[in-house]
Amino acid sequence: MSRAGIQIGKAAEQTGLSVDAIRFYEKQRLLGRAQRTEGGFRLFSAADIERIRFIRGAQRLGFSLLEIRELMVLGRDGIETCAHVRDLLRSHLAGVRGKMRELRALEKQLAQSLRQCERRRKTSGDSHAGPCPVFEALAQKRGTNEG
Amino acid sequence: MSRAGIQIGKAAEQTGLSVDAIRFYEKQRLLGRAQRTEGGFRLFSAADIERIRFIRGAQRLGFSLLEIRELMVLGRDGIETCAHVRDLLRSHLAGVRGKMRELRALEKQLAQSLRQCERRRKTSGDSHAGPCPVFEALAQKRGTNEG
DNA sequence: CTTGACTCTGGAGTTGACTCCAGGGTATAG
DNA sequence: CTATACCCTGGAGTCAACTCCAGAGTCAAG
Repeated sequence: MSRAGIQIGKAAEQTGLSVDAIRFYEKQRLLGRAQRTEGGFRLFSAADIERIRFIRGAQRLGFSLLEIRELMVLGRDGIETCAHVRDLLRSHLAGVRGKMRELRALEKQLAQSLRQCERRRKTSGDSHAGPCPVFEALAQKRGTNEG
Repeated sequence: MSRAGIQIGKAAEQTGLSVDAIRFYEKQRLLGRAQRTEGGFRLFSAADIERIRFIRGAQRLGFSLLEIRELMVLGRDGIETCAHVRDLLRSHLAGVRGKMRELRALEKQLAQSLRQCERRRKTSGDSHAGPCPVFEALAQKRGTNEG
């Protein structure tokens, strides 16, 4: 029964997930009921492992499990897939770009703050004459903020 | 009683949060108990609104409410502030940079996938000969994946 | 056949940042 | 004084993506 597949523990090891997470994916129908031994132990094939990695990959790409399931259903049907996937991709890409812009701005701010912090430390020993300059800056900063 | 401050509804309007969210911030001691009317209605000053916006801002900058509260406490005390803030900044900056790297990689992938999608559409009309290429690519893609 | 490591299921608990609700009070225009 | 819109509190519920658990069964080795 060795070549028929690996048990969930090994699968977890090979994918970097927890055993519970894999079971959870199955429960959420991201994986479909795995093959079983007579005793009811799950057996994962190489393809299953691939699928798990795919899920993991899509996840790091910022897709929610819901979206991923949608993707998989789409992929299986292969019918209107492209149009739908394209939409998903587009909106996702837009989201990612927005986030990157924000992060870039943030990075600038943080880096600048850090420089301030360090300059301040050098010029005044480490005892300082007022509130942290970083804090002040943050307090001013409000900018392009909308809900 | 008009110039003494605005009620929570207006405050919510002006900051883009919900009424409940503002009350929640107070409960979490991000805001400190607001002034009240005799009847117990909260009254927010311009400074309070600023503070709320500050919280919102810091949040979009990726700070958790916990961290934000920490920041505020630090800012108020102004004593060991700098050293502590510096640490916060450093680790935050590192985190931000990591996130940006991931997002850049992600953006590349998404953009490429989208191009594929569109090329495919042009060459084959919109009826296609197989599963979505994007889907295929995702399925291959596993790369630098570790938990 | 026993032992020990592993697995099963169903369900409860976790975390962060809220949202929603009931039951009741307040502010104010008419 | 009444109607209406708004606000109060405390606490329960929500969502995503898991984790943790008890009680029970399975598998491979010895």
